[in-house]
Amino acid sequence: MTSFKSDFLQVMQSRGFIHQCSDLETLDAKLSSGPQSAYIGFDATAKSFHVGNLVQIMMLYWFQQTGNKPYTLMGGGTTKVGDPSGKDEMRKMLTDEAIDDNITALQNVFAQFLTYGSGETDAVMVNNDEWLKDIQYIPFLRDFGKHFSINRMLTFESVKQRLDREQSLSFLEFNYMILQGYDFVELNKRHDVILQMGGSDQWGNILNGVELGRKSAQAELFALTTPLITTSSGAKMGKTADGAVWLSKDMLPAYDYYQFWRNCDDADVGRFLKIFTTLPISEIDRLEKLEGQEINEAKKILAFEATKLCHDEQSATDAAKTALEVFEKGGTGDELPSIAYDKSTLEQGVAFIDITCDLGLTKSKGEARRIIQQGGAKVNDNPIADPAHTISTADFSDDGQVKISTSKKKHALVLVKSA
RNA sequence: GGAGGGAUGGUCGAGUGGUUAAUGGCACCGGAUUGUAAAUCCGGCUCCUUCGGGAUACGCAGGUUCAAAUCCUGCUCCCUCCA
Repeated sequence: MTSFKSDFLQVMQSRGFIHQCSDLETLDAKLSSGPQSAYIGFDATAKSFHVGNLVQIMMLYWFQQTGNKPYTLMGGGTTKVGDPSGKDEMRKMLTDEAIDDNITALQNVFAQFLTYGSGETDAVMVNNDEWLKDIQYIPFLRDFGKHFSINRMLTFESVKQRLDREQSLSFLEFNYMILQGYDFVELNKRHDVILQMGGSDQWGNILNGVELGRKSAQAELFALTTPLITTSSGAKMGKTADGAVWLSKDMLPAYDYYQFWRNCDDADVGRFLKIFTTLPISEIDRLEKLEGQEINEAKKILAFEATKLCHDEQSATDAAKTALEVFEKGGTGDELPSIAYDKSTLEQGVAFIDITCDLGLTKSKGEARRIIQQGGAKVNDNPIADPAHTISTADFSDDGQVKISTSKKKHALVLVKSA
């Protein structure tokens, strides 16, 4: 399994996207015979994707870049059911409106990575609610239910885990895998989609679709999964101090997104460059060889490229500039989070702990006090020790701002509200 | 429907009448060290506070007691076995 004929699989292979595939050879032949369609299903449980979804999105990106047609399937219908994979407890039920809102928001995130439209290789958005909502129970059971073996379903990891842990698995959730399999068949029927991709945790679910396609429609379908991307310390990707690393600007500013990548582990740099940037492999090979202090250069490139992809070049440049100012020169930058107060308010002084809470740097005043006591708090880079410290007009520099910090990495600006 | 087991802080998991804002692990936060890395070490981890304290908290609602996460009653949810 060294080289593929199709561009897509070559890219996937060389960048480390491939974990499992149902039939690489036949798939390769198909892909090199002309444009094909593939899809990845996404949940509609949140308003934005986070970096955990990024591998999948990148896979679609490359699929499109190599001349194929990607489909993004929104699980409007299946979200109502809930995927038991990797969940300890039953998911909260979302209302239809909430799901629709989420889908609208998610489309904007996709649009950063994929080109939508009606052209030959333009991406298409579909929602499985379209065909799931009108399913007739009895005909569905008769046509598709007969192809599923409970014996086999019980051996699935997602189901087994729940049973082993003595956690309830509702019939509703148990049906998730059937519906997901049905999605694949339906997409094949409607749009000639022949490939479903996803994370390795979706392997079982995807295979169900492949099998269902064969049994119910004699269709030849393929499954391709990515490895589960974890940090070298073994943690799942996507969580930081303040929660998930969201891909949408509204949920996470570009500067913070940049910082997330900038702060990755040494050991992850090469892998991440391959998966989360579009730099040529040859360039990545070079960067990967950097060691010690020099690896920081590679991290900056990773952060810049990743930010450029997800947001835009300007945001990436700004974020990089701010990071440079703040971390290497000890100054300030435009992209730091900031908050403005009225002049009159500032003349009376505002408590440091109130400012950090307003900015969201601390969750409570108690936490802010603790940080001060432990020496993490600084005003204009001067440590403060008094929990009751206030910021007033005297602290402002000539350009009308005060830099406050709650740790070596978290900085923000206080400004005067312009009338 | 019957019998038994269970629900503790972000999570896992101790605690079975008072010194328990609740042991410990993980996660997380601040510091030291460093390279905005890892590893390590130190400190912290309910909220408010004029730093004296105050207010909430062990599934939910009542009760017993000077005193309850711990005992009693009812309810909700989960698990196991039986039907």
